[in-house]
Amino acid sequence: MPRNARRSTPVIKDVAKLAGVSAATVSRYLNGTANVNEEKSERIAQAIKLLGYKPSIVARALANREMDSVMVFATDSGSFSTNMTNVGVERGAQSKSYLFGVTTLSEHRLGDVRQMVQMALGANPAGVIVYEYDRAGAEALRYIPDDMPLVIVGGNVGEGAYQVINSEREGGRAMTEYLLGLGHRTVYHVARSEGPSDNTRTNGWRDALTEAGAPVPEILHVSATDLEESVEVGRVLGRRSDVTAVFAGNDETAIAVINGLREEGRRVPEDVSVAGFEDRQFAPMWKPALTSYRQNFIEMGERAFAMLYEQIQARRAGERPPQSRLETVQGRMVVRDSACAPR
Amino acid sequence: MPRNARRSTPVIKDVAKLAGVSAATVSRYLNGTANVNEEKSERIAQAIKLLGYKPSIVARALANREMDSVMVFATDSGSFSTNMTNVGVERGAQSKSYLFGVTTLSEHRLGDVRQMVQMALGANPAGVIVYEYDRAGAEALRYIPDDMPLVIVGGNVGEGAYQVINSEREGGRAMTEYLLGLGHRTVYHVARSEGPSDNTRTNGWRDALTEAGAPVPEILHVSATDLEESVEVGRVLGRRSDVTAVFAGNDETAIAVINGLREEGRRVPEDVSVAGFEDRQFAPMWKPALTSYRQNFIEMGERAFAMLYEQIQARRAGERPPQSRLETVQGRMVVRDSACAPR
DNA sequence: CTGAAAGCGCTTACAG
DNA sequence: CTGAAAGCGCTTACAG
Repeated sequence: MPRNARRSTPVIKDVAKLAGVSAATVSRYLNGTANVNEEKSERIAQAIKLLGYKPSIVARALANREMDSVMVFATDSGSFSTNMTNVGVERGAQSKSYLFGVTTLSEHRLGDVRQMVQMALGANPAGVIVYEYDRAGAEALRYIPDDMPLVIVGGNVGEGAYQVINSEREGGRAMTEYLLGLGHRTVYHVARSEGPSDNTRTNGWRDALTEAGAPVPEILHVSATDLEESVEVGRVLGRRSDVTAVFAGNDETAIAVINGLREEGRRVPEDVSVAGFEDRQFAPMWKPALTSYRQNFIEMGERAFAMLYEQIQARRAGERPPQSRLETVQGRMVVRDSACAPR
Repeated sequence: MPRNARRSTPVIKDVAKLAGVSAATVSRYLNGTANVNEEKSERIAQAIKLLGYKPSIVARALANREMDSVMVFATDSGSFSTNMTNVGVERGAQSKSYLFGVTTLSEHRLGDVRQMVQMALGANPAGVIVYEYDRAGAEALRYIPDDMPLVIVGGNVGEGAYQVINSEREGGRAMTEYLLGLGHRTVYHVARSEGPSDNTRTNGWRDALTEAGAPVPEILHVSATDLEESVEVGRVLGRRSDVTAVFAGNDETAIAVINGLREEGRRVPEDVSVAGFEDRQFAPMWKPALTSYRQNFIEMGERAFAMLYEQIQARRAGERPPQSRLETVQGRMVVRDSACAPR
């Protein structure tokens, strides 16, 4: 149990005294807000090293009315997409020595959102990132001051001045076009619940169908947590000889649907093609290896932070905010064996 | 783009003025550090509501030398266990209106650990939780002051005064005993890299074998990111007629091993039983449905926060710290179809 | 029970 | 270029 670190951390005054200058000068040295005499600079540097001084980010935050930190507002904390996006944001934050915090909103307690946002804002983050994958994200936006650097991840195009979205819709479309291109008459869709945004796999699926002039079947809705529902949907689909291709909301759903299909004696992909989404680690291991679509959530997070950081810097420098913009992080088709031309 | 929230958030002085009392009294009212006159209390309550006042947690942190926040130090930010544990900690933090931050350490840059810890500590968290699943966690411990409330998640028993560990080792042992109980002569083990702690699946596996007097085969090591390695190990194992049971380091590895085994013409479970670990969502969907072991990481996180919170409260109340202790969060066997008695 | 004052550790006009 | 002073928004002895 090696717990060394001595208490009574040194403060700026200690450094100043040791270096023989004022605290103000140390502060200027630290922040580069004014040139300080070279010789003094060196003495300060020495003192800092000797004392192991680290500025208190809290005191700095109080003086600046702003903390070197980024707060993300997310929902659905256990999900793959949220976690991976967090990894990206944190990576960015770390590269700039920013603290990283996350506060998880609940879709079920929309009434609490205001309070949670205000609490989080009480920590004076330099900026916030909200994942607008659902209703709670949209609600959070209402309580964020206009002048607070903000970037929205997900959501509808044009929802915010600074936004990074993934290619959900494009992915859904690409997958459906791929299936159609294989020769299927139409593509069935098993959907997990999606947010209120338009940028969804489901919309992409519908786009592709509509454009191709293919019939648009009723959507089959399933729960994200109970895969048995997906298995059941697979059985239902399996009893209908007209279904030859299905696009599942994600990889887990895809394998569950395949299981249901097989229970009804349908072969995959010979009788019916099934595609997933997300390209999870197990996808290539499945038999048949799952055709899927891979998103890059980590990159989304990194881009979101970079975009936020630009705003923060501009703001601190008293410059006008950067050009508002929207970045789209591309995903890509991963073609494997679970889909083929109809026999 | 509904961004309402007005700027110039009210401060304690505003509330005081409106209520006709001093700021000190408002502070006392807020913190319950002294009884305040009932009538004044009501006026203060009114003023707070009217103004929508929220205390600045930064100012409070500076005055108290402590922020209502918890910082977790983790490694391996993308992993299932880390994410789920975070979910639990955050849940606990939220229930106490604590801010939740995480700083991810890198196993590859052990030299940076000190700096990262100090930076995070600069935010004056009320307490920290470190996930000691590896070397970086152990390193972080060195820079945490003795008097800082701390709980360790994972690690070796006795590593910290306050600790919550999971039943990794017990799980490994339970799984191996189960396999042995089925009648297998011994159990092969395919291991992903594990931390320096003793509380590992691999050790549990060895325990069970040793106790049963069964031979202890060489461990097969595989990468966590490249499942192809596991497939290859499956092939190797498949060529050896003496292997009838294998315990894989986790579910992904298990399915990959099964694939390799099948390539060599071995049937699962008829010819060789294979068990996974972690019980991921896809486990029951696999054919055969995977026998696995389920850990409750969320609960670990919740317990860790609760344990930390107790320390924080005691400390603030000037009481002696709570009895040091170790909590173990139990996991459980999930028996399905991928293992059976040898034929 | 309550107010005036000092202090938490920084930053930043204001002078010089 | 640099120091003394005031201020960021709270909390908490110290008096009363």
